Amino acid sequence: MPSAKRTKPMRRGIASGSAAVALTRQAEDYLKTIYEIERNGDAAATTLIAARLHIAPASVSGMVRRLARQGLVEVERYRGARLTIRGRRRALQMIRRHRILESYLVTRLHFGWDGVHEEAERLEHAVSPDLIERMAAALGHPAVDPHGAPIPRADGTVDDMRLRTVGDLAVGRSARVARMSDRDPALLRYLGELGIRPGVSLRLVDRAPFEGPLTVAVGRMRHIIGTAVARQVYVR
Amino acid sequence: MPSAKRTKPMRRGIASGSAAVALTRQAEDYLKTIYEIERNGDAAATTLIAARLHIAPASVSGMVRRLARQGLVEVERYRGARLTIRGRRRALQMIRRHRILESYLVTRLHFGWDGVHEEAERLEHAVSPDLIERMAAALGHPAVDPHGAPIPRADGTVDDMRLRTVGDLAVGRSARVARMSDRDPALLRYLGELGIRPGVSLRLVDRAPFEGPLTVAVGRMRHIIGTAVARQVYVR
DNA sequence: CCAGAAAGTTAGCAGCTACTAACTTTCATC
DNA sequence: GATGAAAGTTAGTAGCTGCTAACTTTCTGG
Repeated sequence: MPSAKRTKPMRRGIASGSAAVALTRQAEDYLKTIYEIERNGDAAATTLIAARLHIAPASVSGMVRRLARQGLVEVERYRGARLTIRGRRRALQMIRRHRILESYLVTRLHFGWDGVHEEAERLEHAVSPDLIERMAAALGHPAVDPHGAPIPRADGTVDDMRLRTVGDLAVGRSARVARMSDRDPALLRYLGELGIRPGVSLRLVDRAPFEGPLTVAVGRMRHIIGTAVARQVYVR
Repeated sequence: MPSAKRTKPMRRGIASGSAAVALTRQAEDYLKTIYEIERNGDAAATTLIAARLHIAPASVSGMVRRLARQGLVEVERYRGARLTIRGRRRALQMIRRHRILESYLVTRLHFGWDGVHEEAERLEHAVSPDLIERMAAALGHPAVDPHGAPIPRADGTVDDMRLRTVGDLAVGRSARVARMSDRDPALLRYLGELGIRPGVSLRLVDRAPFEGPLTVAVGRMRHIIGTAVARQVYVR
């Protein structure tokens, strides 16, 4: 079952040119997490990485050091981590895998959009590039996943524009739902019940004072949603 | 990305009733390997496990002890390991996953039958039972995989009868190819070129003396194959 | 039966990834 | 600018999985 080529320590000065080095599941998750945090501009803070991965901050320091040793991140002590070019390439590869997997599972194996995330999360570390490209081809190379998130291209580029959320909408304004987080199945189910999914149009009818709940119109239904929910629904 | 429930040591006296405990990739591979070795009747010898997994015998002793601690194998010191009921169930679950994955990849994603093994080998540790059952359903619950190997049922039973190989055939006898090993892509490609695959009929035309090469007729072609190859092709 | 070979085990080491506890640095606020 | 809180790091521990080296047990063939 292994076909295992011993993965020896195999140190090198410049940490190998570019040919995707074998990384552990964990290392790949760190890279993805750092990528997502970094999208907000700043270096990824230890505590944020720890919180997203549900591990202790102390554990992050160690792993980040290992990633730095492999040339995947740059660290400034007490200041957080940033992906290197190679790190970013790898992070985007994982995200591409994740989103293609989600798309495939939803359209070809009838997974619910609220349940795919977890499955894709495990599979993304096990699939070969060949399999991913076969899935992408079978799907006709989709540009977005079932949650509306853009799928990075095989060459490592993405169109990942920053979108407004329902929470940013001015009262009375309409917008089309573009995307929502895939992380929380319960939230997705809830939104699904309200008819809120990528593609539908909605209008912000009212906003209670002091960061209070919002009233949105979807079709001819009205729903009252909390601000936390409103922040998870991206519109265009 | 983790949705990680901390996997605490969590010791128990009887090692949990039956609800599939989380195992590492390695542990799962050991179970599969032991299962396959045990099919020959004897307890699985340390050296054999080591050879199949391409690791040192010393490493096997340690892992086998851990598997025993978890109630998955029984060990008699210096005598080898045997699967417990739970261990066997788990091994068969992995084999089911592997074979359904191979079937799915070949029929739905156009993988060559010589290349699927490795992909399935990685995926089998990452797929959920739900995904496997969806794939099985999509394929119409096949009984055998693309190499002719029987797919264990979801309830953990298999019809795994011992078959003769081409090497066992008497000169002049015909038989239908039932199955072949999925392990060696080069061998599979070679057999494919000879037109030898599950379902085709062949006849043993001649057998050179002293364990020498065999001449087989496939359709109206004749091929001379070595005994090592002949032992890998199962017939019925 | 007994000696050498083969098989198997233990001991000690290393790297990974996580933990807690204790310490250091940085930040925010007065 | 000092100071306490927050953030981050190090040190030490633990389990997993692999390794090699050295030792023990079992087998095999004279």
